[in-house]
Amino acid sequence: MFKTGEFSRLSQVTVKTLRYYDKIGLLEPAEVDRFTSYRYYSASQLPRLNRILALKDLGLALDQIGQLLKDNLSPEQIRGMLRLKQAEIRQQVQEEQARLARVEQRLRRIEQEEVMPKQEVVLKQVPAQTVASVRDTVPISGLGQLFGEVFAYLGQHRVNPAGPPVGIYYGEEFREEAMDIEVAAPVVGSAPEGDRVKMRELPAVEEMACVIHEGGYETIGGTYGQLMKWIEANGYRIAGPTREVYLKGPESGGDPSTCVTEVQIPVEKA
Amino acid sequence: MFKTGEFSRLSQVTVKTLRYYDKIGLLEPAEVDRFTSYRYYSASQLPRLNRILALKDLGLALDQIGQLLKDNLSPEQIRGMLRLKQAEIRQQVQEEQARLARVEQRLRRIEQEEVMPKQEVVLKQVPAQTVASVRDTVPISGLGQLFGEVFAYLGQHRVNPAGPPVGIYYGEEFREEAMDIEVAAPVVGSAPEGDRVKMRELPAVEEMACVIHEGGYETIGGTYGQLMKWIEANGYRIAGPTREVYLKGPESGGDPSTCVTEVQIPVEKA
DNA sequence: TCTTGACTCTCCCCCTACCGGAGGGTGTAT
DNA sequence: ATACACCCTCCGGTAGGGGGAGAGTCAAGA
Repeated sequence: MFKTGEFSRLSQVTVKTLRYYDKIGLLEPAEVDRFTSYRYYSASQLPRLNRILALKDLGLALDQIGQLLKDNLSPEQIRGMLRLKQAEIRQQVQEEQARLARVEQRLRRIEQEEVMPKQEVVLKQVPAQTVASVRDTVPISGLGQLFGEVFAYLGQHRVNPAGPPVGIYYGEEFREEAMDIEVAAPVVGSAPEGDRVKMRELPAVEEMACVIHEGGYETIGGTYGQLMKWIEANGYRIAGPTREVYLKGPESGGDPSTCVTEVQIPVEKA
Repeated sequence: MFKTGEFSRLSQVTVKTLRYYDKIGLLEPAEVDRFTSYRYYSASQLPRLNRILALKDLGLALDQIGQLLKDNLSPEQIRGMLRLKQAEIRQQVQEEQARLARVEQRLRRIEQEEVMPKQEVVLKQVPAQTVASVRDTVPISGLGQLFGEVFAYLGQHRVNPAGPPVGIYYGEEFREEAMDIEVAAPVVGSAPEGDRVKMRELPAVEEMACVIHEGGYETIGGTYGQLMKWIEANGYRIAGPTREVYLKGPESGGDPSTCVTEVQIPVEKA
């Protein structure tokens, strides 16, 4: 019979850990003094402790180890648990490697540009949304016109917007004089169809590469460039029409430098 | 200005998380109503939030992110942090891959033997120990004799053992009639040198492959075999003399099936 | 037999990055 | 006025223990 400290030295497991394993019922001492509460372990408990350590080393959680050791389950079930764990670890390795690649990309960028980039590209999921929208092929300068149509419609039918307006660019390339644009305003309830303004469901997107652009639209080309570089560098490709979310317009102030726009591009693993 | 819920929808970050980031000072709302405590975020806070998400995605902890964003430190320092993180992730990937290999080995073993093995091999560190020991080349049956010498010496000098006795096998191969064996008893203080019994420091071992053997010594060959297979399968090689720790002898009862012995082999990465 | 010093016990708080829920106040649309 | 959606703070929980306080125990020496 060993006291906690001795058993700890023999097994190279801290006293705290032994007490914890006792508490959660994973390894109870062979004997506990009823008066002093001193724990006494026997040498024949070392195999169990070693088994616990080995399974923990495989990455199993302590309660899973408890299961494995308790109801001496069939080799079939053990295989099942291990295979599950195997898949889990494989995925984790992949994630870590992807993370590593991102860190390395980041380091290269910092070394080149000698400065932290101003905006960050993040990958998000965006849910479906009910919107009132109008779609047309107009010159880029006609964007404000489309906005006007949508908001006029909303005001007319007394429908409140449920979020900032979104622009969707369907054209493959940028042609200043003829862009296929949809302007959409998220709404909360329902409303009758208008003449040009339709109610529809903006589809959800599983993977959306997003970046915030601050300031006027003269400089938005750089933001697009950053986004495209990110997409390429991270092994994605474009999987749908680009969106712009107009988080903050110039308002009545008229200063375009306070604008905040989110540029979103649906992507998928190339 | 957006309320928490709106900002949450825009950024795809849960309200709970926003409140948490506020609490730890990582992202405080642009404005807080002093009477209602309502938080109001501005669109221009999205870049900061996105940066937080991107850095979190690189695996940085929130307080590190706070550092990075607070005292706008030099690109040099940022590079330092990232390189540190890079090394960390690399190591983690390696560990996970080693873990994966262990799980796979385990699975193969279970599939072959259709049953969980009885003992587990674990890798430990063992510290240096002061021992009283005697070393001699004797037939294996003379082991008890050496034990006797050591314990007689301890009794004579009134020194208490500080742990179970250890046997160290120096011979390269097993020769029944002439083994180079050291029998050592850990002691706590110091004692004079004996005629045959010497005080010495048993060296620490960084990596020790250990397995518990239960029962008499007739069957210890199987335990050694298991240990050797483990060493080979995990890409180690033997790096020192084997030890046996006699955790529980047959005592006076004389039943060898209650013996518990730990077999230890120092190893290193091959 | 007493004392001393090394152990041991329980209990409580701490860590990360949040999630869930209770209980209560707010904003706005009918 | 009332309903309902939102918002707030506070408390408790997660996995696997670590750190330490305060009090009790054990074994050996004087």
